[in-house]
Amino acid sequence: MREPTFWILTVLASAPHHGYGLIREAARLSDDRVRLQAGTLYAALDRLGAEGLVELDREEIVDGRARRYYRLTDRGAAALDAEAARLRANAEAARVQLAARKGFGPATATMASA
Amino acid sequence: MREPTFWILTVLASAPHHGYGLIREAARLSDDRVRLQAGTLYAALDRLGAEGLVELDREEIVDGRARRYYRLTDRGAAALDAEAARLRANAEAARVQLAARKGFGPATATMASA
DNA sequence: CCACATAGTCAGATCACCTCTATATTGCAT
DNA sequence: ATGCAATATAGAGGTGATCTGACTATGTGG
Repeated sequence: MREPTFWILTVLASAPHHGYGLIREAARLSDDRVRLQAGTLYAALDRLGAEGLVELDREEIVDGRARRYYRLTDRGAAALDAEAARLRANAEAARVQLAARKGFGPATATMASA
Repeated sequence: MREPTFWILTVLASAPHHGYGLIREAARLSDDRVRLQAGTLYAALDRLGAEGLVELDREEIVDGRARRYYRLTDRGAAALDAEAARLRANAEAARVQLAARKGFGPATATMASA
């Protein structure tokens, strides 16, 4: 799963959102590091809908414009949970490998050869 | 950074490896979850070399065949470190959001699945 | 011959990015 | 009041980066 997709699921995990709100919420949750593009978002929502990870929650009409709210399905929540576990595992693997790198750390020159 | 790229840097973080050894080591480190494809690997090594994140360590001739060893540069280590931090942050954001989802449910609190 | 080890190439698929079209409201300048 | 930009909202289309799968090679060993 690529990052924009991950953030869409992450935002929807707590509550349904419509497209534009989703973009703003992703930026907020990520401390402005993530800027979802509209093209990315709607294509991803279509794809995730086809995969059964998100679904249409409801439609509202605000100021004469439709707002289409999407929600995370149970399968979507499970997929996000699995993805988060994978991210943790990957980050941990990188940490261990970087710790084994020579030239790092204090004067303890014990180079562990795996 | 996509996952295959991440694993190439992660494997190289502890010690130089040649292409084929890198494929096996990525599989081992990831508990066989990651299977680097040759096409992915060599294209990524070229790209990472051009970006200055990995470089040629040495060449060995074993059984009449060349082994080309690659190593992680300091910039590569920094990039991997930053990437790992991002993975941790993303995983944490997903965890918090998923907890909020469950928290809005019934009063009978169920433990999160691992 | 087939499998393993090893390095590499190439076409095709996926998915994100950027840019564009649309529509409605609001605010500001002319 | 008219027009123009900005904000809010949904979506399409082309381009580009990067991964995947299938392939070419070559040498050793069963």
